[in-house]
Amino acid sequence: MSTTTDVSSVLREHGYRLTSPRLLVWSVLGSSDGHLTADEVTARVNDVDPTVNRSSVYRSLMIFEELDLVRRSHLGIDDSARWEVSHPHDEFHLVCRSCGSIGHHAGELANRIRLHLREQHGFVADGTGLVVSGTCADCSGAEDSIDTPPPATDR
Amino acid sequence: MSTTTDVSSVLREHGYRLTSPRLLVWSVLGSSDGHLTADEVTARVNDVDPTVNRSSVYRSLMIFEELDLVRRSHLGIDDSARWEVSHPHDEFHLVCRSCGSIGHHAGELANRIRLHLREQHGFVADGTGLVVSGTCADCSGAEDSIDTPPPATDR
DNA sequence: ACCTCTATTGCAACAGGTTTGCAATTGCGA
DNA sequence: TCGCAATTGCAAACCTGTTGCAATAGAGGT
Repeated sequence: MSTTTDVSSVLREHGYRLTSPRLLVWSVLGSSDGHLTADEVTARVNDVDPTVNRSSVYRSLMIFEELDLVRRSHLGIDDSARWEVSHPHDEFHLVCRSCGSIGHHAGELANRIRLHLREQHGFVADGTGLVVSGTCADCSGAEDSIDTPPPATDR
Repeated sequence: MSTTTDVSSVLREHGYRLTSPRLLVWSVLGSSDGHLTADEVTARVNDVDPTVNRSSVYRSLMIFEELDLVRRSHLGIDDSARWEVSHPHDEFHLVCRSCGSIGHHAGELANRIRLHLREQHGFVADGTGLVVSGTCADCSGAEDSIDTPPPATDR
């Protein structure tokens, strides 16, 4: 990917050392589509180096978050946090309760919402702020054998 | 409140029994402003009947959720879920990361968002779907020198 | 290269929220 | 009123995330 952020520099600029667990965590996040749980990150890191401990992964993630290199989001799909490399766009997270897929939707609307909330309500939405959960196109169109008769009136 | 859903019938219609723990949980949720954690629900239930166990409260909540009588939301404010009686869904949850307050904001915009996501992206947002986290008016006004000068492309 | 100093790690124990197995209890239809 | 399956209380397990501590290893100075 084009995410060529130089972690090494950013870390050192802030007085942090460049260590192999941190590098691994960073590369895992960079080469995934984001939205990984800490456990998933740990698993992938461990594919490369099984000696890296969970707590180091957690600590790395927290540092990256502090440096705004990655973002944590609570998508409500389960009770765990998800991590992804920071990207600058205004966007929705579209979380499907049925299949668990997580979509991004960047667009003008997201911006309008932020504006509206800020101007009219003094509420400043943050980077991962726009989380919408529901049912994605695939799931609401297709199967859904969960004896849920086609909702007709949405939901 | 006017939430006069007849739990008793709904439960029985679905083959569930009407039990005192369930009734208590329901009445607690009905007489609160929503957004209670399971622990808060348990505490209030225990004010009336101290013998009701946490796990029964959890189980009740899960059944009510299944029957769409209550909604669970993970607002990311801490790692616990919040519960509230289901209500028609055109609203935002505005979660302040700074003070932890949870605001509702019902309005036309929320509806437009749902429409847009559905029509343009086939994504059906559900009842608790619109969660926006950020900084509320009180907090962004006061402390924190974030006085973000509206940078055209905000954030 | 080597030394030293301290940030960082691995480990293991902990913490809070939620779930679960099981025996005892209880709602409710017959 | 009786009987049985659904439900409860309890305690222990589980899961995500955090923390204290001794051992390890970056990185700047020599």
